[in-house]
Amino acid sequence: MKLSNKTVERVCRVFGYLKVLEDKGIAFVSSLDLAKAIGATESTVRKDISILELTGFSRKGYDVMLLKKELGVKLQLNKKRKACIVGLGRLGTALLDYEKFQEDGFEIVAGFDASINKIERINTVIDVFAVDDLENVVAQRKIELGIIAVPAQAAQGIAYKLVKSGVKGVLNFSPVKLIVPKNVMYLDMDFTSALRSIAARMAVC
Amino acid sequence: MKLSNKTVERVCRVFGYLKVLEDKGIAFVSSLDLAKAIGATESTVRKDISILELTGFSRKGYDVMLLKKELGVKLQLNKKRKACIVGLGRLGTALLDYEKFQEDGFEIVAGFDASINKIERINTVIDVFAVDDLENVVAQRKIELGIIAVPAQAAQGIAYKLVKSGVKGVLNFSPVKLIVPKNVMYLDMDFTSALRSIAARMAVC
DNA sequence: TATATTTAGTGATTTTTTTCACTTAAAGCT
DNA sequence: AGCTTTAAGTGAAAAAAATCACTAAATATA
Repeated sequence: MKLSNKTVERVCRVFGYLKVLEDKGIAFVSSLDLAKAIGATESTVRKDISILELTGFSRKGYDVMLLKKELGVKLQLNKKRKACIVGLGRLGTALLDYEKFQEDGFEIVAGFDASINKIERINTVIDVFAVDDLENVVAQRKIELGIIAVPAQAAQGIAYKLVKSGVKGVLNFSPVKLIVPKNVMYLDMDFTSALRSIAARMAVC
Repeated sequence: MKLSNKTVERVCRVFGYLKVLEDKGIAFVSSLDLAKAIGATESTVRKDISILELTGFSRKGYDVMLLKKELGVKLQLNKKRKACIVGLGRLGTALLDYEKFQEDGFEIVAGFDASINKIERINTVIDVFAVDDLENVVAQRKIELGIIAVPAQAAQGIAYKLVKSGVKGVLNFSPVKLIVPKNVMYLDMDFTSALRSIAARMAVC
């Protein structure tokens, strides 16, 4: 079972949509419906699911609850994951209390910032620390995921500290590409770059 | 000159890195340096640049200022673009004042929210409006880009209004895939899905 | 029960994207 | 000037991803 990143991303989206369907009480869903919901084609969805060695039912589609459960098992999407946010600027603090993360099994168990003043002013239920404590806290609390929301010039240093302290996944909101070991999963979320590529496509298309 | 989205995304990243280099006063950069900075290989970078019909210099690399200028022209990255943010929750308000956008030629000229109370409480220099005014304001101010930061169930409706009012690009932070006309450029920034795929890859790899 | 219909499953094919490997140009060095 | 080195440019090859087109299974229908 060799999963490409693209397949992983798509089935994660499928998983999210299955949650919605489950809440609505819908029992079966076709590959076409899934495809529309995640912005793919039906054959791609079917192939993705078959790569994961999961199956549906002829003439009925996929059993929503079953597929969700099976995807959850295969990709461990039901496992609770401890995460932390580094950089408590506007974005960082917004993320601290982003309820969707918690709903989704991501437990934000710590926030870090370089400025002590800022830490004192932040109003949240989540424990916040000075960045100097990062390595200790991440190691002690066995935090698996780091969310980087610091300015560009600080990002690589934070990534390094996170990895050193045992983090196995990094979500990077800073606009620079970070270097992390190959066994650490890494994804960029660069707003500026995103807007820029939309604008570029507006210009070109 | 047929540009794939991937090429556009990469050259946008290159553009960002060129800005950094220019600020540092670096005159030339090699494809290898660019590649490292954006997380690609040197041959990919060279191909991307050549697809844009731009060139460098043998044994010297690319002229930082020149390439930045040329990319700016080709992709109209220097053009000021008016944008608005719809949904002024924590994320939306964080985005409202995200200085990086302004630096990058994106002018956030309006914010919208469904809740009148929230609008009154928001502390920003940017004009904020009720969502009912969206179509008028977007059309009047000739806003080209819409940034959607509303809850999932409201997102498609907002996308529709934005497009109807003349927006030509949409950046979507909600966790659902939106349907927009093909001539409208569209990009998803779904945090939950992103975290989920990192977690999934942690499980699988 | 036979037939039609719907939808998943999948090998083959096509398309897209990336990488390789070689050529060429320019600069530096002896 | 001639040789060496460095880095871009590029057609060809390889790899990856997506799509197609068909098969098979299950249900509904006549």
